[in-house]
Amino acid sequence: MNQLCLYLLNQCKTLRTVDHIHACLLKTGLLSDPYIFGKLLHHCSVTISYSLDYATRLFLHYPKPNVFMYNTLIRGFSESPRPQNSITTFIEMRRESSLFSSVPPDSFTFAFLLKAAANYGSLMTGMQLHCQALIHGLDRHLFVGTTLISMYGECGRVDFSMKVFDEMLEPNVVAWNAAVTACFRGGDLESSERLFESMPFKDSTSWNLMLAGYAKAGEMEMVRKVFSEMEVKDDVSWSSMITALTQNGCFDEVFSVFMDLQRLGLRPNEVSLTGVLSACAQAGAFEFGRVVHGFVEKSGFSWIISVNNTLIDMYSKCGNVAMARLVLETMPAMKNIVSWTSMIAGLAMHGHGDEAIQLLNEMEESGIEPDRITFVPVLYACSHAGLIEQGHECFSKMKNVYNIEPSIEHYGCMVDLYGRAGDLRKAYEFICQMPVPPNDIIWRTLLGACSIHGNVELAEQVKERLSELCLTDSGDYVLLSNIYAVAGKWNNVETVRRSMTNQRIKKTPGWSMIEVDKIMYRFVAGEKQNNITKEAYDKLREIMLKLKVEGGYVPEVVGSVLHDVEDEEKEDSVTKHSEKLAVAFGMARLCKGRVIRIVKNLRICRDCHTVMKLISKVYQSEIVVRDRSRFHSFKDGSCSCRDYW
DNA sequence: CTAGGGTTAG
Repeated sequence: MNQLCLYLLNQCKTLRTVDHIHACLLKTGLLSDPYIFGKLLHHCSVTISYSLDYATRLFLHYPKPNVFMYNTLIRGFSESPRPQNSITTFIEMRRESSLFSSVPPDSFTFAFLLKAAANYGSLMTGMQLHCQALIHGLDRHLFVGTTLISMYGECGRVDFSMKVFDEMLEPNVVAWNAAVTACFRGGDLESSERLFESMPFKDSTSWNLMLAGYAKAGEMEMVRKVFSEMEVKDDVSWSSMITALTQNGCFDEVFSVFMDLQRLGLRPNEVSLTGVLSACAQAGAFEFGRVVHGFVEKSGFSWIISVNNTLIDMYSKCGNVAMARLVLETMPAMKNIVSWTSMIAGLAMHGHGDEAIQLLNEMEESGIEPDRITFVPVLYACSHAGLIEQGHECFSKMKNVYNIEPSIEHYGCMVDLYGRAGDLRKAYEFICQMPVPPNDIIWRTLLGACSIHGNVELAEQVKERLSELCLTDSGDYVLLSNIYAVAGKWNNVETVRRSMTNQRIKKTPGWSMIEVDKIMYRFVAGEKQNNITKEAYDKLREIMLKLKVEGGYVPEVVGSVLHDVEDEEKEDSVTKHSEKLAVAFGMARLCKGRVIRIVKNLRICRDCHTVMKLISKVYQSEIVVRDRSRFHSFKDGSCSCRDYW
C-alpha cells in the first residue's frame, strides 16, 4: 500500500489527481507518516510548481514539521512569483512556540533561502541570510558558499561574490562556474575571461556559460568563437547558441544552426524550439515557423508551456491571429499568464481591440490575474482601436482592482489613446499630471499624434521637449518635417532639413522583408541593383502602371518625403520604398491567391498604405504588412487599421 | 525523500 501510493503519487501531473492520492492517504492513516507526508508535500510544492497553495494548506495541518518539510516549502516558494514567502517560512521555522521547539536549519535550508533572495534581487535579505548562515556555522559549506556567490551576483554586488569565492577553502568546478557567471552579471567581461582561463578544470557548463555570457553582452564574434572551439557540444550548448543568436537578431544563423543540429541527427530540445520559434516570430518567417510547429506536434513537445506560448507569439507576429488563437484554445499544457498576455498582444497588434478586452475577461475568469505586463498590450489595444472609454476603464481597473502602479509604458499607452483620438489637449494635460517624468517615448507618442492631426504649434513644443532630453532620433525630424510639409510651411521644412544635415543626423534606412520558399528576402530603399532587386523593380513598374490606369492612383508625396523637390523626383523616391519592392517581389514569385506577408522595420508611409489598398483591390490579393508598431491587413481596397494607423 | 553553476516564452 505504502509503495503503491508513492508510485501513484509520482504519476500525478495535476492537482486533481494529487487530490485523490491525498484522500487515499488520509483514509488509510498513512498521511501521518513523516516520510509519506514529506513526499506529498514535495510533490505539491516542487514537482507540480503551480500548486503551492495546496502545499501550504497541507503544511499547516501537519502537527510537527521536520527540516525536510520546511526546506521543501521554502524551495517551492523560492521559485514562485513571491519568493518572500520563503523568508516568512524560515521565520516561522525559527520561532520558539509554546508547543514545539524551533527547528534548526541545515545547508539545504540556506541554499533554498539564498536562491529566493537572488530571485527577487534583495541584497539586504541576502546579507541577513549570510549572517544567519554564519551563526549556524554553515557559511563555509560548499553548496551554501556557491549559492552565496550567485546571490551576490544577482543582487548586483559582484565584489561580494568574489570575496566569498576567494575565501573558499576548496572551490570545485561548480563554485568556479558560479564565480564566472557572477562576473558576467556584473558586466565585467575581463574578469570572467581571466577566471575562465585560470580554472583548474572546466566542464561543459563552463563553456556553455561563456557562450551565454558573451551573448548577453552582445559580443557575437566571441559567441561564435566559443561555439566553434567547444570540443563537446551538449544539449545546452546547442540551445544556448540558438538563443544567443535569437536574442541578438541573427535570424538567418538561427535557422542554419537549427538545421545543422538536425543534420547531425540530434534532437532539438524545448529550449532550442522556443528559440527558433521566437526567431521566426521576430523575422516574420511564417512558412518556417509552420514547419517547426509541425515538428513540435510530431515530437511530443505540445506539453511544454513555453513552446506553446512562443507559438502564439510566432503566429501573431507572422500575421495569423487565427492560428494563434487555435494554439491558445487547444494547447494541452496549462495556460499561464504568458499565454494569455501573448494572445492579447497578438490581438492588439492586429487592431482587434474588443477581442483583446474580451480575452482579458476570459483570463480573469480562468483564475489567472493579469500583471503589469498584461496591461501594456491591453491599453495598447484600446488606443489602436480607438476605444477611449474602455481604455480608461482598463487603466483604472489596473490601479484600483489589481493595485498595480502604472509604469511609463502604461502612461505612454494612455497618451497615445487620447492623442490618436484627436484629444491633444487631454494628452498633453495627462503628461503634465503623471507622477513620473516623461521620457522621449512619451513625447514621441504625442508628436505622432500631432502628425496625425496636423497640429503644428504643439508639435514644435514637443520637439523642444525632446531636444531638451537630448534623445531625438532621425524619426522625430522626419515627423516634424512632414507636419510642416502637410501645413505647406516649406521654409520650416527646409530649416529642419538643414539642422539634420548640420547635426549629421541620418535617416534610419528602411527595410522590408518577405519570405519566399522559407527564405527571407530583404529589401532596402535605394539599394544598389542585383538580380533580386531588378526582378522587384520590373514587377513594381508594371504594378504602378496598372494602378494608375485601373485604380486611379495619384502619388501622395507631400506627407511622405522630406525634401521639397521637383514632383517627379519626389514620386521617384516614394516609389522606391522598400515595402513596395517587397510586395512587388512577392507578386512576382508567389502563386496567385497566396497572402503576401511583409515585415518592415519602420512605420509604413501614407503613400505605401494607399498603394497597398489599391493593389489588394485591383489584383484581388491579400497583403499583410507588419510595421514597427502594428499590423495592416489589406483586403479588397481597405485596411484593417481602418486608416487609424 | 531535498541541494549549488549553464539554455526558454509576454
